[in-house]
Amino acid sequence: MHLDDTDLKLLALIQSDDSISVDLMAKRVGLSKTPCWRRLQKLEKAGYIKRHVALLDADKLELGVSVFVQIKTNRHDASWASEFANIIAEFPEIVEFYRMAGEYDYLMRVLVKDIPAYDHFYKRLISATALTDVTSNFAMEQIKYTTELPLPLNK
Amino acid sequence: MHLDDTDLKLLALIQSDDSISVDLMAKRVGLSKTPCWRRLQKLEKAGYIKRHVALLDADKLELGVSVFVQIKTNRHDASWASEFANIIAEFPEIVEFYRMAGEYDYLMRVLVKDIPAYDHFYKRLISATALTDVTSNFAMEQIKYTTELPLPLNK
DNA sequence: GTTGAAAAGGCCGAACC
DNA sequence: GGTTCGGCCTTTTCAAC
Repeated sequence: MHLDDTDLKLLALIQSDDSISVDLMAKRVGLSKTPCWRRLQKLEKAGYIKRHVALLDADKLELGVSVFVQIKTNRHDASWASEFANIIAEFPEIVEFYRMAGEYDYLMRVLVKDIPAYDHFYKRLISATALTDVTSNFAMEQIKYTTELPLPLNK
Repeated sequence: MHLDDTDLKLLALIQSDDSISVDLMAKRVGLSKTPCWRRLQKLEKAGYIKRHVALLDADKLELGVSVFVQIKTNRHDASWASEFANIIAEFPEIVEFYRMAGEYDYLMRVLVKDIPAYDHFYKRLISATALTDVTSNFAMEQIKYTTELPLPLNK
């Protein structure tokens, strides 16, 4: 499926603000209501739009501490990897999880209230998985965070 | 402001799926329509809900490669830090940016299409900032990614 | 907290150019 | 791609309990 410039504009718009009406979106991208709505349906069905969510204020909810955890392992078989992925899915504190190239095998971002909360998480994690090499790096400040993908627009 | 259990349930609900009607949300959290709507307004105004967005499919849009960039600097004054933050805000490829404790001063996640695209980004970044020590770590696979905060619910 | 209802506006699709 | 026109659903507010 091919996306034209208007499709990309629409995607850029809704990934930035999904609370406006179809009518307003239409005006912003230079369409009228019906064709705009048809494009949104098409993009939704084609899977370009994964979900509609509300983003909450982590600081207000006392979840302002991000910890980046680097992990090395000596297990590299597929069955262990999928079992590991299942365990990670069960921890809501793990908000991101990547298989890495380079020195460390995995990298995760863990969201917690404070250092004691991280310690509590850490103990539960290592007892659930038996990992060899785990290095924790604390973020002091989140300076930027966005869910907006860098779409090829402003060229 | 104090949040009760119903507030937390509502927040958990809308950060997972913001496309359902107020009526349905009300049923899910055990309220009727009107008080549910009032709570949502209250949470919005109090700033617990930051924004409503659509999450797009990064793979489909050819932005499937995450690169974690660790940065060291010898500048530690406030004016340089704020100038640096402004530059980072201008790069849409930088989707996350943290000031870190430990060996490296900053960590960023950069979203690009492929390695050449990262190289292009990298050149623009260092020409815009003049950084001393920059280490790039490539993610081979994104195993988990969620915008949902780990709210204290399922206790 | 509840129900019920009414006004306003958005959604959705058909039918047309 | 554009318009217009409905019926329907949701949102939002209000009264009454």
